[in-house]
Amino acid sequence: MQKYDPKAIEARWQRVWEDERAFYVDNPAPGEEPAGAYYMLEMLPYPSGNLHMGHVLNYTLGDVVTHFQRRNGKWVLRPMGYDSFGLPAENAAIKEGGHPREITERNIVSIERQMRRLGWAIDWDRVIAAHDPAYYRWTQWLFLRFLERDLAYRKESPVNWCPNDQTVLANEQVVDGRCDRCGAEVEARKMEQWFFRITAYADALLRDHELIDWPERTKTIQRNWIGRSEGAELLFRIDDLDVDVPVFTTRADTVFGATFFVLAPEHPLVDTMIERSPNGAELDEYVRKSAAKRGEERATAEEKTGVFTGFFATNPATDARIPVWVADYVLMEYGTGAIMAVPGHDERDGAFAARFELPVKQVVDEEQGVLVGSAQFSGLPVEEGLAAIVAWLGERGRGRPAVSFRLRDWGFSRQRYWGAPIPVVYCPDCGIVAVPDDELPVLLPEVEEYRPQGKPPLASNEEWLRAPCPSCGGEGTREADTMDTFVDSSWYFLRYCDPHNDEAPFSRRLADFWAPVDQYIGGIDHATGHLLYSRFFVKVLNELGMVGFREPFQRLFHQGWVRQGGTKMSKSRGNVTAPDELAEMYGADAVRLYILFVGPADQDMDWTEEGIEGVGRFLRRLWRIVHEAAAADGGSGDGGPLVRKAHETIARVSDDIGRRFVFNTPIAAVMELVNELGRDPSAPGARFAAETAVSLIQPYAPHIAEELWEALGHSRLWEAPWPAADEAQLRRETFELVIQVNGRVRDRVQASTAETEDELVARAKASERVQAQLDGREIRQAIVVPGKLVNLVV
RNA sequence: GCCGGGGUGGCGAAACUGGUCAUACGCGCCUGACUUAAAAUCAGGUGUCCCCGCAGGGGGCGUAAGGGUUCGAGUCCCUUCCCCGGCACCA
Repeated sequence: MQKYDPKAIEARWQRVWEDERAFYVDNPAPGEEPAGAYYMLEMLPYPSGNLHMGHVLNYTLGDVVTHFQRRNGKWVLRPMGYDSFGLPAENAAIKEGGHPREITERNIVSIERQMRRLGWAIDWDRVIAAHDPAYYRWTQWLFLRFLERDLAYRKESPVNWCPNDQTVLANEQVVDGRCDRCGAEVEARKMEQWFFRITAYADALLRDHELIDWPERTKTIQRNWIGRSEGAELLFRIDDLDVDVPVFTTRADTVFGATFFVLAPEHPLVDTMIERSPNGAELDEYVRKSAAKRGEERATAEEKTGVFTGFFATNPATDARIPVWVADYVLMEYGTGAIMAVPGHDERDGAFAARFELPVKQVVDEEQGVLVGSAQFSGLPVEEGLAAIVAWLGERGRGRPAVSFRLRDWGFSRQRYWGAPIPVVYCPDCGIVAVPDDELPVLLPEVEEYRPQGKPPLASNEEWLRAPCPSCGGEGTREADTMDTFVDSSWYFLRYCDPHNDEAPFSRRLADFWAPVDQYIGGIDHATGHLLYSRFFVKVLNELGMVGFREPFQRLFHQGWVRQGGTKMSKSRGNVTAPDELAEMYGADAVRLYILFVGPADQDMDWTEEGIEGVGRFLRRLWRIVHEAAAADGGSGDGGPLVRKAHETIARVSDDIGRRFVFNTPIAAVMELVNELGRDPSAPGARFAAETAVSLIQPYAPHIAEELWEALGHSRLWEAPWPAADEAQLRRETFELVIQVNGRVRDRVQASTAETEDELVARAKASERVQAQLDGREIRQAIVVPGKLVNLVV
């Protein structure tokens, strides 16, 4: 027996797999699509540095599933790619001082080397990278389809501006008022931006949750983010301005209690009011001050602030003239940017009324749950009253049922260099003109300075910027903003299905064959970003007839965070442990095994190298014991304890991976089997037990498994069918009967599975130890759990 | 504040649908074997308190705290405490 030398055998098998193209999968020919396609996918990495243990967890998980499904007869697609555009890669380049393309491509080479070192079963023929013109050509092409359908549009809007990264951020990229990437405080600015009309799909995004098998908490996060509220839109008239101002409310039942009216400082009417109001100057100052405040500051302000505008609105229910205020507790982003204030029944309005001594009117008897002081509606239960009031206001043309969402349209233009150019030309005569499909890709131009300077870097290349209008041929200007990299990652899973297609982003046949993704694995931090955007994209592609499904990811699993010293592991924090170094020290198999053995995969963990020695020890033991069992060959051992243990282990491991989707306990189960085998490697059934252990550990530790499989006289374990537990071998003739008295275990005896309940009870009563416990007391009841226990109640 | 998830040995964690003295598997630690020695390896031990002089065995208490349901609760219900995550002036 040779010494276990992980480095040598890992290199050997990685070469064999590559030579034999073991994990490459061909696309089926038209009409020959087989059943049993399985699409396994993990979120693709940003090539912003090297891999860390979080990646190792993510991709090893996917690898175990890949091997398991392959060996269960599935035709498994398991591709890999790089989210190589965008801020993470660009910031890495800025830090290292090179061109983003050079740095990114260097990182990709390094990451691929690390991935290969860990032995992941990846189809390397399907690799894609967002920054590859052959890829972003189709990102641009898809953008044009959205543009045609008016699902991409441009408008001036207040945006989140990161003063450090010098770019606009999506709402999803602002966390607690700070830039998700660099932590700088985000400012509010008004700019022309590109948006995707994801709000048009808000209902579909909610409804189709029922089509997918996702963690409930992820769906909840998305549901909260979309924030659907049912209510009504009511019109309040401001006579002096001759306008009807709509408000959204979920509490139309309280309209009789609306004693004042509030506009957000950003509300379009406020400008007019500043001009015409006697206290316009004060109003103006207030608006300016709130604009300077960050959202967070506004939200946490202890006291409500506001200014009376001098105008009055008419309550459509009472016809009362109520004062119009401007206050920053009303948000322009939600509803209509204006509210009817009901201080009697809304905490915030109440606080505002108290501060500025505004009238308060009770219109709901909270105890009885009925309306009061609401004219003909008084006495009605709240729900009934609400419906009646909306109907009544509807008849008078002052209201209608309405639904409001928290979700905003997705702003995807970025004033940055490292992204896909947005393929449009601005023409003085024709306006926004799409670059024709056959002129794609609009290549990312070279620029003198790609670092952000406050204006889009692309605009500095004037030669590139000037372009003829595709429509009239006149002089036009290219769009200098680039796309958010979340656009790239909203459809990459479809490109993997057909990665070399140069006539379309992908063929519908191949997309429908492989997708939707059967099992997706990635961080929950993408719940309101990537995971929402991809769903939106697929819904649009479905309507365009490009795919036959409405959801991209059928099953979703979130791996936990790998932390170090309590902080999230990431390149930017510099607290990384290089996986390839660990693989050099302990072997890739040990690293893979350890990251999954250390705890449940969906649970956060604090990274520690303590314990990796333990799985190293296990692998060396496995090596020795399997060799001993192979040499000794103790016979079949059918029906014996070792063979039964092996079958039990098969059943446990298969159920854990296949049904429960847990990955730490199967390792423990195989360890148990090896421990039992190790007690006597020449015992009857030892060979079968050894083969079983090797076969079951293969998804986790594929290199050593192949080597040992050979030592056992076989070849190509990666292609061998997954073992099946034999029911006959699992069946027991005897079992250990647990005897309890009043629920406490007092004895155990061997009993036959054939015995009747009465016989088992008789056995229990016969036990000496039970007799001692009973001490002459009378047995009132006997509970029998067949095959397990008898409980005597005295 | 609201909505999730969780609290089990010195540590990472098992116990999947209430049913094998809870703590599998691994780490750490202790003892022994091998060795000149160490490492490695192998064998054994390792919740806690108490009792029987020892060997060996017996018993009580133990899954954040308290209560409940049940023949039987880590698992179900109620109350409280603590930790983690998401949302939060959303009208």
